Amino acid sequence: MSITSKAAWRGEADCLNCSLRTSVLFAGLEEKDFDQIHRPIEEFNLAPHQVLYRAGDPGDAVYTIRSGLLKLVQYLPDGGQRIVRLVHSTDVAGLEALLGQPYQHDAVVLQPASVCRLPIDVVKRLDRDNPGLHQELMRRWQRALSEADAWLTQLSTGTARQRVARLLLRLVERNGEPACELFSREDVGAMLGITTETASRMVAEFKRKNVIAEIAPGRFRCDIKSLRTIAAD
Amino acid sequence: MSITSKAAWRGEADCLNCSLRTSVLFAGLEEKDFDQIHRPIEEFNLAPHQVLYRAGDPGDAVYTIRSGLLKLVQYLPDGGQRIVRLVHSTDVAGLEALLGQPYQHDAVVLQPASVCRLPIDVVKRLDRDNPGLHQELMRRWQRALSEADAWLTQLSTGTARQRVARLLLRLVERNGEPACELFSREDVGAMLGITTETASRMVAEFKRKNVIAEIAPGRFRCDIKSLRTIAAD
DNA sequence: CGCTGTGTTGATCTTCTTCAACCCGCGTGG
DNA sequence: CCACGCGGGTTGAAGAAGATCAACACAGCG
Repeated sequence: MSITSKAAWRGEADCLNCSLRTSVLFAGLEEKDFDQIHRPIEEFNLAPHQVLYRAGDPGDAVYTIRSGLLKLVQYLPDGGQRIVRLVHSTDVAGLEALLGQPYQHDAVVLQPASVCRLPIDVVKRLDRDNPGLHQELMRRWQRALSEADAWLTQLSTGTARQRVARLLLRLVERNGEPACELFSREDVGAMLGITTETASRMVAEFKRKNVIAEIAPGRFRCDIKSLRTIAAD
Repeated sequence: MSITSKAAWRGEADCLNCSLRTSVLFAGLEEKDFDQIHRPIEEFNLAPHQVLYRAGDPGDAVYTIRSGLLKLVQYLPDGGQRIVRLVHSTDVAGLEALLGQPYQHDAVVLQPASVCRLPIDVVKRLDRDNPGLHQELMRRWQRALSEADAWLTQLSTGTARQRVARLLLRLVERNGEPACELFSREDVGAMLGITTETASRMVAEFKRKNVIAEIAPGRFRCDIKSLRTIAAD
């Protein structure tokens, strides 16, 4: 399995006393329900570039992201790659496993992450007679779908300049502060459907025009108003 | 409600004896389960350009598509529009309603369609104690997600020529025969993230090079091998 | 008959890709 | 310790691809 390579195993998770209990997939569960979890839920730490699972791997578990950031990558007929979604805290990756499908993407870590591994038979059993979990599952599925739609309308439409601006806005708007981590230019390109060179040019241009400022390596402070203007044309 | 405008009401559906019973959302239901459907399931016929629902409308029902084709449209900050998905036979549109969300897209008919309207409280009630329906729901959600991902990797990546070729392949490959209906150039553009002019140019080019042939107005016979070559570059 | 909407085509201009060079920070091996 | 190579980012110049604006063909229809 991919994650065994260099993953730091943190031990069996204590779901009942999980610090994310209210926002995580198991939010709807009652205390008694946790008795039904016979198999241990494992928790991992993952470093950037590590692979959680690969497209085509048999789907034997879903993963809730406790912290950090992963990319879901799909490959094109011509060998190129395209990032179709980002998953971050409280998201669930690998839902397709619940339907017996192999994973549809490579899941690769972008920012140091902590994840819980939920074997599909555990989730399925709980799901069978647990409307709360059920509801949460649908919520995650729908969230993924909304993300995918937004990706298409916001990040795959318009000029390269607009796309980079919208990407930055998306990254910033879920932080409290007007700053965000930006990833490699190659990844930016793969997200927006542009070349790494154009991605680089746009970021450099924004820096020159003081729309963004690199306050630490890979970390940018953003002028949201300017970005909004650029994003809307 | 949008659909009342010109929709042809076909009457209350007889789900138990539905001709699509094995492939439709209610596939998993037992005979006894149908007793729980107190509210009538309505069936509609819709003509091209009719609107099933609009983005922002309160989501009070999901719709199973019996036949025909609809587009799901989302609007951009700058007013432009982007088609994010197609829904066709056995697909379900408006799943977000089950989570109490307003509809996220305009759902507009492309090819004459017949749909069933399933009020969300009916679906929710059946879903509560019915693993079969449950499973089917997840399946639809996942199908929508796969579609969205494919849309991104196949139809929003590469040159305009490749995108048009891939679109044609997608349309053809779910038919038995190597022919398909193509929609207006404007819609093609909105699907692929290109202008109507480029869409027109590509289609015209394919016709000139005998990659496709218009065997009836709007209907094309396709040389799949050639399309595959073009799609892969 | 003229009008309108859709498709097509042409000419021009902008944008993006492509290929290339170069910089810089970093680690490695001589 | 230093030379070297390597990867990531940046920049330049050239060309290709697509957008834009404009014109026109054509069918359907009042």
